[in-house]
Amino acid sequence: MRQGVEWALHSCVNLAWAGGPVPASRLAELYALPAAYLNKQLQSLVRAGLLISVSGPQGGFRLSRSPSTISLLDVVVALEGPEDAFRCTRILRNGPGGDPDLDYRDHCAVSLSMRRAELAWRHELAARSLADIAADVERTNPEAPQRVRDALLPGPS
Amino acid sequence: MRQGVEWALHSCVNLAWAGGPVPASRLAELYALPAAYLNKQLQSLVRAGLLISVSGPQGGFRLSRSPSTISLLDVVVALEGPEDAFRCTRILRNGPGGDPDLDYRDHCAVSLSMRRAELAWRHELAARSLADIAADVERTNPEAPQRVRDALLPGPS
DNA sequence: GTTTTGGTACTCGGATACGTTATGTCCGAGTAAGTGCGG
DNA sequence: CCGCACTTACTCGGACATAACGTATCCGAGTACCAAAAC
Repeated sequence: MRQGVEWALHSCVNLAWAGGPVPASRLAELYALPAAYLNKQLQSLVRAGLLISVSGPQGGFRLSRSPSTISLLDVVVALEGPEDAFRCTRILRNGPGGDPDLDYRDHCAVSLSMRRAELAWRHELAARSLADIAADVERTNPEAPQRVRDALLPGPS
Repeated sequence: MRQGVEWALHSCVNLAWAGGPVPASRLAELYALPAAYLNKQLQSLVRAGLLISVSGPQGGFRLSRSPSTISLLDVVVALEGPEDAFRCTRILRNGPGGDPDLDYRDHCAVSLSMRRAELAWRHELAARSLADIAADVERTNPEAPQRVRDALLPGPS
């Protein structure tokens, strides 16, 4: 899994606390990340419809909808793509008794088992929203949201 | 996920049917795979203790124990490594209020949620053995085992 | 004082290099079987 | 006829190239704000 997923997840939680638009450069300096690269990742989230980008001064990125309606799976899929990690290349077609016209992604026992496992994975991620994460953090560290907001303001830099 | 995982899984199922040792070259030509590269993958399975390799004529690879005691997870871990796909790099340490001495893999809400999802994935894979896969195939395609055995024999080539 | 107009600084967005990992290939070490010779 | 030693062919095992992808960076397009000038 790509490194950018971790950055994007944390940035999305921070955006949920921020409210208004925040430039990528400010999100990046929160964790000492390469700003230009984080920007690239957030662009993918914009293309997926999770974020809204606004140019110019006072611009940046903001969530496109309520944090409770954005799941971890949404973020992961936006960056990693919709296809499964395990890709069935239908090698059984070349084997003995292989049917060239059969889609082995739906018939190969190996492929089906791997898909079932990934489905369980996606189910867990889909059941957890950005708001859930934020709530967890607020429970164990109530001052975190305010600290993040302070750090994201145009501040003294 | 690596391509070799698919090859290794199918090869292991075929080894379960074969019984005796089968050289990598013969397993490879079953699906028109690059023999040397498949050999490389099987070596990882040997290092993980899933296969036993025997050199010389009539040699090859064979399962080290009963197919019912080898799970899909065993094969995947042998090739992909034991670490999670999502790796928490503890970026919160650099953030505001970050504790340099805290292991954020066990405290960061994002990391915990991702781990929970991967745990569900591993649970599914651990619950499915090579014998289960073989049984599924035999149910839908009873002649497959014999066909594989015939193809794996020293044959006419 | 109000409106307009030009400039300026800031932000995203995509195009461009770099390093690492996955992929693929090759040759040498080791081994068991087969063969020929000697007893 | 039986046993032994040599040769041979076959297999794994790791070291070596190649290609693809993830990572990182930079510069241009667009936009809102601000200031200055004109009315």
